[in-house]
Amino acid sequence: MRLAELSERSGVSTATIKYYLREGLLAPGRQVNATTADYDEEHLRRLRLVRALIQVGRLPVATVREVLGHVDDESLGRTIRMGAALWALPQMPEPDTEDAYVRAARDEVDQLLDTLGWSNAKALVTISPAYRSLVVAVAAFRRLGHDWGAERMEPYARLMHRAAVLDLDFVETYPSEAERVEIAVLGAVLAEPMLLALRRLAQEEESARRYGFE
Amino acid sequence: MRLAELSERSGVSTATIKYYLREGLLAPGRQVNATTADYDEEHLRRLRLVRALIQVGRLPVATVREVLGHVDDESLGRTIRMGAALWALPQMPEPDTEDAYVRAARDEVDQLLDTLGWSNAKALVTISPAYRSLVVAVAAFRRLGHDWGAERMEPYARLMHRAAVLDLDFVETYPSEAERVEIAVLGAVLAEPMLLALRRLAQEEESARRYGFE
DNA sequence: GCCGCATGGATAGTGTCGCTATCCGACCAA
DNA sequence: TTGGTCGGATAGCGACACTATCCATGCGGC
Repeated sequence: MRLAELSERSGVSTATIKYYLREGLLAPGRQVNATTADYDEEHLRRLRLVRALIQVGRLPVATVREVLGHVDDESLGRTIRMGAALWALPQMPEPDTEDAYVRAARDEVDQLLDTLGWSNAKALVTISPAYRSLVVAVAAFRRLGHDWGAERMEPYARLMHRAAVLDLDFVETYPSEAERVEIAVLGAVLAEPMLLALRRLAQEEESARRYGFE
Repeated sequence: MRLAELSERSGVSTATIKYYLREGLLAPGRQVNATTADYDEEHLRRLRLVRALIQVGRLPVATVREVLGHVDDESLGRTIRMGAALWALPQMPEPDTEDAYVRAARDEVDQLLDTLGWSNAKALVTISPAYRSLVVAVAAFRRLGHDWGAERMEPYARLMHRAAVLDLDFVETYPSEAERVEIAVLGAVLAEPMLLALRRLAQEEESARRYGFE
């Protein structure tokens, strides 16, 4: 498959494919001669993955490179490899630890983890980007005068835990390690807009049930 | 309160506040004389809201202006006003209706809504941005060869419906219409990173339970 | 009153990001 | 031979969220 055909079949312009090659998101094709390179189905598949991560998942190009680097790194063990890939995903900026709202938010989150009995998550507190994001979001609420305390978060946390169980069950249906890592990343990145869209749809449905269309 | 004090108390630089004033995200202060304007607590509150939407919610400046415009528009009725504010939130690009994957995704989503009995949501299908986002995400999965059909989405949809019930219950605890609209927007924008962070934490917890830290 | 610095408004510039347009020499098919 | 296509390199573009500079004003201290 030549560059033009790769472009045709993926719906991505040749200029953009060249850009991805330059950025290292896509392995170079097999060089046939000075003006021809040959691409295969694996290139097409990878290109579609890159597009999905960038366009649907809204990941920055540099992040995609990093995430895929971990996905491809067969020298790592399962947990490390998956963790590395997921933790490379975009993060909230580091919260200001001096900020009183941030400290209060951290306390709330810690209390939530205790209430839920998520002892494993507590052990990851210092390094998990998800913990940090949660703190930033709770701090933002508090700064605006709204009280998203541990007791308000708890029912949401239980719902998301059930979602996580569904996620992991699904990942386990894939036999190979490489597929599992990839599907975990896809689940993290592509399933997020899906979940949020489902929530909005559910809000619209529930709102119409309660108040009609007025 | 002068501009410098507003800057100090909000942690936002004066240059950035001036930028927001120019962009219409913040009402001008009361002009005292040619070189002094006076801002009050309401300005501070609005500024914090703007910052939260931009930094935590990652909304573009233009979108924040549009959303706040609807929030402030007291001429609209409850449902319209809230809907207008929520539908101004960032959307997926319009999916290509010619694309076979998109058509298949649309069928799956329609089937899901039937299965769930979300008849109200079905009535909004042609106009709801959430529906569109869902179709785009499902189409992206299909394009990568993964089958996120209606039956796989259903348990997630039921979880998100329960989240939506919690959301609306919470909104109802606010007495005034203006507060309700604002909290609905905050719930949509700020609670999203929170929910996603809870899901990632839950995945980490569940993963550690199943596989340990290896 | 007068000097000097802070203030607020206007305008132009900056850095990043994700492409996109152009150019060029090599090649291949007619 | 000639015209079109190919892949690689480089420079440019448009959007975005600020940010730096300039300037006339005016207030505060002496």
